[in-house]
Amino acid sequence: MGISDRKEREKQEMKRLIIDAALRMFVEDGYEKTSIRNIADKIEYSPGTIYLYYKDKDELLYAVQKEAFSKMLETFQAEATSRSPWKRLEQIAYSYVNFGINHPDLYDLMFIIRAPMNTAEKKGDWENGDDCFKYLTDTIGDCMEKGLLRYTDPRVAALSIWSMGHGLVSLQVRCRFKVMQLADEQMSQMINLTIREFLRTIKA
Amino acid sequence: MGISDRKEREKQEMKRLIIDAALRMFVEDGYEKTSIRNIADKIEYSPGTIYLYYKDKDELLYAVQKEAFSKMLETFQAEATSRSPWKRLEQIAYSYVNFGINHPDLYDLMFIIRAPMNTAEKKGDWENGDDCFKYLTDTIGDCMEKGLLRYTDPRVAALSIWSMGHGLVSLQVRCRFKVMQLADEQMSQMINLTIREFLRTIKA
DNA sequence: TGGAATTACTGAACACTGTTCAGTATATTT
DNA sequence: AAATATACTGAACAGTGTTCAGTAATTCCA
Repeated sequence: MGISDRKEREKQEMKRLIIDAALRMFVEDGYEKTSIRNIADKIEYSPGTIYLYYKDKDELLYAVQKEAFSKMLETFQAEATSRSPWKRLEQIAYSYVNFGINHPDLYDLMFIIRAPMNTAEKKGDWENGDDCFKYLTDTIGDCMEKGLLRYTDPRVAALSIWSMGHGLVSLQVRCRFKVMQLADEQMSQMINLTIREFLRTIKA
Repeated sequence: MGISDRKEREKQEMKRLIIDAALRMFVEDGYEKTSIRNIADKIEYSPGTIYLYYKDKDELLYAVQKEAFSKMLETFQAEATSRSPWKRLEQIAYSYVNFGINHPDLYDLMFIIRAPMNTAEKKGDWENGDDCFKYLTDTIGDCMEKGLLRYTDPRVAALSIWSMGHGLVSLQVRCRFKVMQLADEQMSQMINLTIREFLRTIKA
């Protein structure tokens, strides 16, 4: 049946149109200014139409989050390619933190905002972050196989490295490092220094 | 002048009434459900009245944030009292993470939500977190004086410890550890294990 | 090919949000 | 007692996510 195939294809294209518009608006105008109405305006449809393709805003955000994660994975695949597991781990660390600081609104969607996780909760599992997490855990696995890390449990290693990276990014993008009273430039340097120092301490 | 004194006192009492109501609603009903109208309802005033005491919602949240930080400081002063600098640092670490996980909505206001920082931005500085941060940095200073930490720069030490703690709490309260596919109980254990392991690695 | 059935979309409406402000009621001053 | 100053109200405005009766276009079937 060719017609229902086309219908299905058009439906997927419409979903694409919506999430592409949403993603662009997040990056260009910020998360806060991106409302259902604004997205609808941008793609020249009525607000109601969006609800024919996504059950609610949470579900739309879940789809955009997925998109953001695939962008992060691309970044990892471009910037963390060393054949040495340890160097690759270092590359991931810097890549992660830079991604967060350079794309604060995508980072919000991926790791800070509640909304998309409501959909994950309903679905029963959250798969959007799987590939990026695997990129990290695989590298950690490689490091530990060769005895390059001072951890005994790979899950503790993953939790530590991720939490350190996320802590640095999220406190920075949410302005909490203001308490340290450093100039912007100094603060950036300090963050990089902290990553370097952390990597040094976990190295076997 | 007795009357203007009383007026001033009444004004402060009204501000108290508002932030106390707001703080209670954050804890009891959650941040999301706490609107200006709901706060006004709770204290039995009209919504407009709140704007006679706080310029906008950001300013009100700034005041509530201050309150939350003083609650955290009280927790530190109750739970991190060891005379040994190293043990005190350990106590602060666990105290911080437990506070965040037990009071997620206050933690939001203190370290995650943007709104209160808009007021800090306008004021030019953010003082709400000063006392808690000082509690940490003083203890770090004590540790380093006695050569108990593997850090050379106390600012890097503070940044590292805080970021690790914040990373653990915020990824947990925002459900991102779902990617690890562990049961709730296991996840909590893993977080505690990670703190222990981190403290072990930074100890001289 | 023409009429019926299905599908896609609209936009007004609902209940909510933060915020403003003319109007009122109370308290203070003269 | 009258004039002034203060405190408060609540309707109104522009925005939000979401729903749904109504319309327009498309597809199906006789």
